[in-house]
Amino acid sequence: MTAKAAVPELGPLEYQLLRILWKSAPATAREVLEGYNRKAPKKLKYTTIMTLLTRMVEKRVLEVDRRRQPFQFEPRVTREQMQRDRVNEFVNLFFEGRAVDLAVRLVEETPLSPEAVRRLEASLERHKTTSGTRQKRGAGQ
Amino acid sequence: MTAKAAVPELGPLEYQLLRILWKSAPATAREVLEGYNRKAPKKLKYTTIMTLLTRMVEKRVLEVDRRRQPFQFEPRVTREQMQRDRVNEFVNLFFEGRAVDLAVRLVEETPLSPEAVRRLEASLERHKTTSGTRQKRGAGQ
DNA sequence: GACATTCGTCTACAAGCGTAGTAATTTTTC
DNA sequence: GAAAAATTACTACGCTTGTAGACGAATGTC
Repeated sequence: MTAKAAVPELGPLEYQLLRILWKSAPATAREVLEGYNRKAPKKLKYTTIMTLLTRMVEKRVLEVDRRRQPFQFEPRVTREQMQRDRVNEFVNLFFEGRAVDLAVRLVEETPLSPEAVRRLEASLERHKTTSGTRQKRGAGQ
Repeated sequence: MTAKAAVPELGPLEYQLLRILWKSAPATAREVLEGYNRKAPKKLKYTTIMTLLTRMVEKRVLEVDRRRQPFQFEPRVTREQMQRDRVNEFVNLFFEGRAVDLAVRLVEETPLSPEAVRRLEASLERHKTTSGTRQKRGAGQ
């Protein structure tokens, strides 16, 4: 079990593009560009996106199908993998590795709808009945 | 209410140094260096730290007292401000702004001690009885 | 007070990222 | 099939970050 090659860190813009790709399965550079420009205030040029996408392919975070014209790009990492890795880093960097501290802060500092509160409670319930079986290594604070 | 000049984004190493400074109030470059090298695998040189600290002063994230020899460095932002800003960005970037999603994930994917679970539950309780009074702007999802 | 050590400033440089222009290639459209 | 449009490849450049050397200024030590 060797934590299969953690997802590399990317630049903010690269994450944006990944987001777009997670949403629209395989997409062309043009589609990604449009997806991006539709929302973002700062419009980018086609070639900018191409450059980014190409680099991301080199980093093996995307996959490209060159047989098809225009090329189709597609993520090679799932949103979940990415989230897992980033959340870990984040908790380590800003909360000394104490995930609860972050969780508490989320509850206290962000506007949670009642619905959201219920979801979290349910999740906590589930955790309590399941835990003990799945403790990982590392100081569970 | 103009969100008082959000804390700028820093590089990973810069965050590390901030962490050290949050812990040991005003400290000299040497102290920061030692604090860093004591833990980190990759040892750094004195001048590297000085460069970083100086840049952080320029970014106004640190303050330096030059009257005292060796100079004393000190954060100008609190851990809490920093965390707030970073958590927001993070939630936006990886969870489409849905803080609950991150919270749920924390509960489900990290090893929480029973103590931690209690803390979270307490926090949720507090939230439920307090909420309504303190809703912030922004889509409370 | 001469020598050693520590500190601070300045300069440098490679890698990564955002940004895009230009040139070459491919596809589309008359 | 020639001209126009879209796509892809290659190159470049400025900024930031991590990394540190050189060198002069301040301080500490006999």
